[in-house]
Amino acid sequence: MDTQQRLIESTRELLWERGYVGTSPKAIQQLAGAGQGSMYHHFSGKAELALAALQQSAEQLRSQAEEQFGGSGHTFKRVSDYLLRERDVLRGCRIGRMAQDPDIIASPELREPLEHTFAWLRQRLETVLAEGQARGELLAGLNPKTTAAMLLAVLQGGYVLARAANSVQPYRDAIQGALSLLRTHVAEDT
Amino acid sequence: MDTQQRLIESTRELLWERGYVGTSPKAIQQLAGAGQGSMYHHFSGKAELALAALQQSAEQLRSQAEEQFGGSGHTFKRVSDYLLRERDVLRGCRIGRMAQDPDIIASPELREPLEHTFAWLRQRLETVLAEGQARGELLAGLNPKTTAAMLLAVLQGGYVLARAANSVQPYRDAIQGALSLLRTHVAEDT
DNA sequence: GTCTATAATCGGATAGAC
DNA sequence: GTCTATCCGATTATAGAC
Repeated sequence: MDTQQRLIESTRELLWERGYVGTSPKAIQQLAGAGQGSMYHHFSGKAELALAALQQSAEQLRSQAEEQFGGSGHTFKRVSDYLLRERDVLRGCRIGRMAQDPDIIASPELREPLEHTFAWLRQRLETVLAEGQARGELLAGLNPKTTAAMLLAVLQGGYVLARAANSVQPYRDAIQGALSLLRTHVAEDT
Repeated sequence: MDTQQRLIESTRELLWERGYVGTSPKAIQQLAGAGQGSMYHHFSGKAELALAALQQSAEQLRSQAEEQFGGSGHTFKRVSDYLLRERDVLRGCRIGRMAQDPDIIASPELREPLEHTFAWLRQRLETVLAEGQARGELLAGLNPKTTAAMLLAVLQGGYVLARAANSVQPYRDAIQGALSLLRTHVAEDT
């Protein structure tokens, strides 16, 4: 991995761990094993580095989600596979985490990857649910759009509850609660 | 309001807006209109101020929640009143927000108000749901504990989605999605 | 491309006068 | 109780040598 990519990787880790406000250029350089001059040669500063890091994290998140959404099983299984996928719960979401950072939210450029990522996820999940209804796998009473928004919120909120409790239990309970309710809308359920 | 309380109020606002890492003693002093000496007379430093601020915010949050939970209407109404209560969505939750702050989570003392608040909320909501089942207002198939965890997660996650989108819409959709699903478990529903 | 030097400002506090 | 002075390291760069 070249210096430029190492700087981006270091930024990705530090943004995840410490947030934008809590991440200094110096810390990024040290983690990447690069000097000041090197960093400022490749990037104009902290903001440009963060943008590159967020774009890579967003792309990673989308491609991971597509692994479950694009599956071929029953709609309920595709959704529950996504919700139950192994995650580093106590570390939280690399993208959702940034929503609390005032400097990220205040900058249209830095907020864009967040907005785009969640809009894509919601739309993708909505499509999965709507296709499930069209195939007769899910009851028609379900609203695909609000259900998709709810499921994403349960994930993001689950991270918050888990970190507050320093335990994955509240996260698991929240996912379980959502899946139990969704389960009652599966068609031809005995 | 005396100087000590003004310092706590200022800390509460800045923690909400900027988080712990992003809040400096100097900023607290300026917002409170107090000098350095004054602040360090009343508090040992930033951590002690933050603890006092978090404790007051936690108490406020619990008392506000109790306004809906302690209501006398139908269980579904009490729950939906809580979820639909007017909130400063784009600012987020004063307590949940801190779960992303590494220095808060790393400190058992500072994390305690978060853990306690969400544990109380979950338990309180669980009790409301269980009582609703006992009264025959909610179907027995609902698991009060995981449902309570899910509803709290939807709220906290809704804040995250709203800030990422710079719009309350995803928050509203998520709440709506959760309430629609819960609605199907109300007893004697025509 | 990478290095070192320099710099203005901030962060988080201590000390002692009033 | 509050004020001012002082401190030392961190932050976020810029400049110029190599």
